Amino acid sequence: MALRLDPTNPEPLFQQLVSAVKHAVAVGAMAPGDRLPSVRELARELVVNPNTVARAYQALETEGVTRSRRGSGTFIADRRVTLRDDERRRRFREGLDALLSDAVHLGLSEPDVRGEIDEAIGRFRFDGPTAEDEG
Amino acid sequence: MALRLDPTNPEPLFQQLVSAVKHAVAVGAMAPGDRLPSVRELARELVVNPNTVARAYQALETEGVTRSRRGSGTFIADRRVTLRDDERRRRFREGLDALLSDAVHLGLSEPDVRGEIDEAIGRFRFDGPTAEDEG
Amino acid sequence: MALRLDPTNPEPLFQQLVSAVKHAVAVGAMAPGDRLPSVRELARELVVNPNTVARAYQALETEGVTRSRRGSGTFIADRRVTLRDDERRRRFREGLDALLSDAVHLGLSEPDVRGEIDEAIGRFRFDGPTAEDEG
Amino acid sequence: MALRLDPTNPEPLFQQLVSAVKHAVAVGAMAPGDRLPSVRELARELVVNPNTVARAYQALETEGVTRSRRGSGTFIADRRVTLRDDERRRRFREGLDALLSDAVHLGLSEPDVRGEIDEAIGRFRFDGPTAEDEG
DNA sequence: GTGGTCTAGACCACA
DNA sequence: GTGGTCTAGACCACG
Repeated sequence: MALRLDPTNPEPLFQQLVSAVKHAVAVGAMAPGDRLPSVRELARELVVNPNTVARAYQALETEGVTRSRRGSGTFIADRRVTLRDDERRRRFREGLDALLSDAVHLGLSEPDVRGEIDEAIGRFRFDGPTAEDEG
Repeated sequence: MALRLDPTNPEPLFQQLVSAVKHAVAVGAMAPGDRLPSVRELARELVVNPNTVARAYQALETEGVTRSRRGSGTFIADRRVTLRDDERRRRFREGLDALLSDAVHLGLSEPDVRGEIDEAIGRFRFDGPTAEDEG
Repeated sequence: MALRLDPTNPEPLFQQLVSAVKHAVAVGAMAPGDRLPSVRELARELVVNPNTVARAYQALETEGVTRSRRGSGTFIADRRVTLRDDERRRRFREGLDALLSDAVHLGLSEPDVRGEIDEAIGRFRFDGPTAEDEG
Repeated sequence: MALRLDPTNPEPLFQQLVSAVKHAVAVGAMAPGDRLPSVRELARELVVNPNTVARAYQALETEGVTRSRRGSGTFIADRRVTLRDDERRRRFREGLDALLSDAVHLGLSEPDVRGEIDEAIGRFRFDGPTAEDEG
């Protein structure tokens, strides 16, 4: 699990960190209960200000991805579905539309796109058919 | 083709405009040769600062989505593939990865995701089977 | 609409601000579309660091209470229900249990408590019977 | 009476313990004179640092919920009203206001809220109609 | 040791 | 002008 940042990327550093952690969880590289590096430790490693890491960790906690405990550290949280189904789908569709629009403008063909999706989707750890119950 | 902006959306207005135009092109609502409203006209219509529209038009031209002809206005450009195939795929994969990561964290199931994709993909006008390569 | 902070209160300043704004909205003192003071302006007024105000505004935005727009300010957002019904009730019950436990330890009687609740509840602007549709 | 802590809960462990004991007393699961486990014993049982339990016990004693007798342990104290009536009501109202504000923002309706309150209030052991005043 | 809050002050992006 | 990001460094609360 090596988290990395790209300072040339216009995306804010803390956002990059948030995405990196979420990605790690989504592909199973990190699992509930795993401990993230401490704020100071990761800040040193990534050569950024501790506040930047702290902010990322806080955003992750707000999103429900992690749980922080004063005195002991930051941990990957159990997954919980808190949003309404319509809201979850709305958010996904928004991103999907943007992605497909970009794909067209990149000049990809539909088979290209379908191929890439099929190839990528297997790397992610989705829930069962429809998580209507809570864990 | 009515372009609409949502001022409550945190996405910058000029970027919303860029996305809206690209989306319109991607779904076939606008086609190469179509003329965009003038900056002033569109600014009035959308109730935004003309600078905002101008900035969006500039970004669209930089991306190769539109072409402006001095004196006659801004038009949707013919589609041209400017990036190398590996770069195009790399960019698409980046967005795709982020989308799928989000989907997992939203608690969507793989069938949910596949269903949404299948439903959405038909609305977009992709190129033929394999976009012709170029230097 | 006068937002005030109590520096002797152990509750973090930015949290106090968040609560104050939410309260103002909940009792109808502020309504969707209303503009909050700018970060710098409010910071000056409350004699705190602008970052503290910014953090509160950001938390409010994350909660969906406000919408910030770079260049124009921070506004009360339209209300939207994004959480699942079970999650909303779960969160409310948690706070309710703590409140009633405190009430017992404060030595209040059940009629006292019921009286206070009846008196207070009228000041808040609740939604209709069950907001299952979105605005 | 099994006290339980949730280490993933952002609320400090010692405070969770305080709340748990107060809750137990408030719903009648523990009564004046009941003996609490020893610090070491409870620490072992809850798998937390003895300091954490000791701190919680100290806070409970400060609040007047428990009384420790040297050598014999910690016991639930007789209930005593120590605050003036206006102060007790002030504190309750503060929490009540916050709760109702949250309820509005959660999108609960007034009937929802009243229903939850009626359902919950019966579980608590309030004092008689009017707690006797004192100096 | 851990995370959380706050201040001070710089610089950038948007309208 | 607006909000957003980042750095630097202090101090507090928890375990």
